[in-house]
Amino acid sequence: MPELPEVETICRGLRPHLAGRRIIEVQVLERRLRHLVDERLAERLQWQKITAVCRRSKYILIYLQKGLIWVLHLGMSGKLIHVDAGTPNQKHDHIIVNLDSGRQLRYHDPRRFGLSLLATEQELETLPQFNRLGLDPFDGKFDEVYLYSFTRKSARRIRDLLLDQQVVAGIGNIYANEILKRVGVRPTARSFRLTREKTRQLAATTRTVLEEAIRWCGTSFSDYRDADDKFGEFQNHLRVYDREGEKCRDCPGVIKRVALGNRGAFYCPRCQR
DNA sequence: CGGTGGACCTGCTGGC
DNA sequence: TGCCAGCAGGTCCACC
Repeated sequence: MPELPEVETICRGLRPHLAGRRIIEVQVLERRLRHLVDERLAERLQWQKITAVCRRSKYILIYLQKGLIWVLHLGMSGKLIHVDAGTPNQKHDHIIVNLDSGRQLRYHDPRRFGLSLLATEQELETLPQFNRLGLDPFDGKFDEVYLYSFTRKSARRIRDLLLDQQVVAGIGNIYANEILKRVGVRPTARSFRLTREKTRQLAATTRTVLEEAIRWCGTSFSDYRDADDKFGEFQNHLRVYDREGEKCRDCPGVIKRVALGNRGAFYCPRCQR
């Protein structure tokens, strides 16, 4: 579900509610996520004060005192919402955090592909989830030179290269397709065939599309909601994703869908060559 | 090593 | 109406 723009939106939404708050009590209702949740999570979080909320790739980092970080990933179907304590529990609410504000943070994930773990600041970059992550697209070092160093030497399809978190951290299937539409390249194109100029456009467009999606508070295709459980709006601005059979917004073409490694790739055959 | 395909889950949709 | 196949925003691992 949540790719970089959705995770960024959630972090921005949570930050004012969480920063400076103290955790009073934690209930873990379901430990079976992607990995088993630390059985001591509740006690380790209790009485901790939250100092900051940050995003790294598609991970949400909740900074606590004494250099401790609560790392969360929302998988495909996860939500992290801030609600009134009286809000009725929903099916698949797995972790409930009571705050000293009298409100709650709830981790909800029907498919349980998400992840929760605790790490220290020193450990963070050495974790398997982080130690091989590529650059964030908003990192100043993410540019044509960086991207070309990957594209020019890979035979993979460019859609798959963009999904590789070791290359760019934060892109998922929706935005990979949308970015390629904007640069006029088919998702099936072999990476090494991109010219240096196309690669330059790809790097620049990656940032443009993600920025735009953040401005629209992400894409609510089905499950995604922001920190206040509200919909994003970028689904109204998608040019190819989930638009099979519909007319291209930029030319008379009709959007096609092909299966690429068990996941849909969408493109306009007329304006993507 | 690089690249592909399946597994992990639940829930929804569309076809019959 | 009901059933079942197929598909869904991510990641990881086995295998070629």
